[in-house]
Amino acid sequence: MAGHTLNDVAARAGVSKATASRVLNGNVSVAPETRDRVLTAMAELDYTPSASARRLSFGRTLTISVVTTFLTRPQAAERLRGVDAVLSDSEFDLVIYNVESIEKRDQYLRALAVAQRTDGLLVISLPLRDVDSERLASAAIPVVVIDAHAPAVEGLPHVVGDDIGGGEAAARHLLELGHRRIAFVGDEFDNPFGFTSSRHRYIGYERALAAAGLAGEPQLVALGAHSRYEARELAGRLLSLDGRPTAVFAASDTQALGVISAAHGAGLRVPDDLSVVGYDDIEMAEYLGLTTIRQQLFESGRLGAELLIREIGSRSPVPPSIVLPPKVVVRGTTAPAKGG
Amino acid sequence: MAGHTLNDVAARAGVSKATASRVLNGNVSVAPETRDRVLTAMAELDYTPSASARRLSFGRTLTISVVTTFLTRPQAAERLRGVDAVLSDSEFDLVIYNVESIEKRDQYLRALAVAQRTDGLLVISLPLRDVDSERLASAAIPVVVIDAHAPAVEGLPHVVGDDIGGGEAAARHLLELGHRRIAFVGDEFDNPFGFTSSRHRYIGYERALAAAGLAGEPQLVALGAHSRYEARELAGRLLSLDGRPTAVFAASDTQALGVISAAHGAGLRVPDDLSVVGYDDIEMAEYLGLTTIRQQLFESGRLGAELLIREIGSRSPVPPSIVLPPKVVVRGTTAPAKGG
DNA sequence: TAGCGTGATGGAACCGGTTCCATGAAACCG
DNA sequence: CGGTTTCATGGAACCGGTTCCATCACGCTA
Repeated sequence: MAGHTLNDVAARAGVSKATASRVLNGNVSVAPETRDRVLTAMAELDYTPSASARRLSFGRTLTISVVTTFLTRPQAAERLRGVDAVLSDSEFDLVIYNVESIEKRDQYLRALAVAQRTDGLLVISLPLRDVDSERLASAAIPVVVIDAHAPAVEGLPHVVGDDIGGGEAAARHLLELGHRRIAFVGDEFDNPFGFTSSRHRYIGYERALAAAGLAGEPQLVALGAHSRYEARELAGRLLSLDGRPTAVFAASDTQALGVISAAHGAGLRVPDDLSVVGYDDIEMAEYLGLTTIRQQLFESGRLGAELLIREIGSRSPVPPSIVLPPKVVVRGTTAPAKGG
Repeated sequence: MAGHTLNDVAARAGVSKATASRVLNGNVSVAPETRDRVLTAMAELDYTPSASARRLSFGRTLTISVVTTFLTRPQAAERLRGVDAVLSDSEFDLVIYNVESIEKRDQYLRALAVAQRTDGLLVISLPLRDVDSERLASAAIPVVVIDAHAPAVEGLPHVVGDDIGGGEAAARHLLELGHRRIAFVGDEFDNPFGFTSSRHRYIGYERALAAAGLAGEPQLVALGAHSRYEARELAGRLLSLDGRPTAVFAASDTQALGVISAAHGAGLRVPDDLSVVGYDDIEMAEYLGLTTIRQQLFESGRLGAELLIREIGSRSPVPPSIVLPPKVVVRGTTAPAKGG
């Protein structure tokens, strides 16, 4: 049985608990011969130190907590991989709090942002209200936010994808192909959780259009719930307009799929009759050959975790901000505008 | 600052630490008036108990660890959701150890299956060698295995999908549609990690064929690495056979996609000229209308976590075994055999 | 050779809770 | 009304480590 304590080890090796502890931690000086005796005793007893005891006297929890919705938003899993890649080589354990409702989010954020419980908090893909951000910014432990754009996130260390830049790049790609009537399909700007990515991608889209000297055409912008079916509906209406768009930028791949299916329903070929750009580069995008914007998901997790560990070491006076540029992945759903 | 301890609370409330602790835990009797004083003091000091201290004196870590590859095998994330659903309503925290290499797996399994560190261990979608299972079965803490079929898993509490039954159901579905030349595309039976699902699905497939009085035809069985591209290669060869199959059962949806793409490459229409059944029901399957076999992923996580908590309460003499029946999801890639 | 610095080690306090045991007061019994 | 049970509470030990401080032996230098 593994019920042995450091006391047992010390007794068996004929040394004091203090010395045994020194051997365990390996840093301070212990006579080589003594060290061997202790190590032997540990091996013989199949000793494992108690994590709880160590944490208590160490005064740190050696734990990093992640609050996320990694289950409902698949991208979060990839971000988590990046986090894990950093933590598995560190002394920290990774504790997960999954959030699938707004109440849970509030509950966790409140309970966790407290020393005694974890050494650092990583909030991934959860939109924060200003009050949340403020509370987190003044929390006893460092908090790093990954992929959330609430205004007040400025007060917290964060890693975000450049949604505006991404939207701009998507629209520019279409413009460069000669398209002039470019529609946008995205989420309702007000949504219960408060996700802002769709709005930001829209801003980028509009900016690129403006830079190309095109006035915004409100009838080319269709917003609705975040689902493929809803997007198909919306796109169906866009495609039956008089001056129908020759290209659509969808705020997510999921919605882009809906757009494509609306195009097929309307007898249009993609990309010949309609170009479509998505966002996210989900797994399906590669399979279907969807042109899309890829975020650096793994990187965001990795950088966020590194940032957090650094902040745990010593908190920076001004919260660092890392913005990851997204990348246009050109596949088969975009083509030059006809007769452009 | 949240640097207050139970001592501070006790002092402020004018009671002893013992009484304050009793209030904190709420179980034993404390005079209502005293309780109020203590609660007030806690609120005023914004007191949070130290998790480490509590764990130490409690003698339990209040932690459940999950070892999995949730990042490379997306299904694991859904299983994790089931686990989380149970744990978030319990006193346990969920600690994740992600495994992307065999060495890591061994390292974690060895380090974790030890009291001092966690109260229970959940191993998800990791094939175990017999030595591993044996070691885990005699570990100091309860271990529950989800989705792993190593023979010795019998010695451990486990939750598994019925891969044999699933394979059988898939083949039977095709048989009922009148198909007689049914091919199988799956993983090499020997693979580095030791996954056995493909082999079991094959066994079920063969069993259904035998029950229908069909002899196994070795040339209709194609095995290779687990990838869409490899599956396309393999299927390409199958489809150029003299007596080419009219249906293919693929051991995974990923491979089914490869099969479909081979069919298109060979100028065959699905399902008119070739029926295809996959396995897993990944997200893409619904979008593409793939007929497939769905495992109860969320359920497996939920049941596994419940089982583990029960085992932590008191270990059952004979390890419980839960087998979840998979379900045939009929969509658009299967059709009656022509002239069947 | 005396004086002092250095390195290895032990004793004890401490981290912040939980819980056993003892105490004293109040309530209940015959 | 005395004796006993019950209940609220405090004191102290304990969970299993870490670390400060003191001690002691040794070797170096003057």
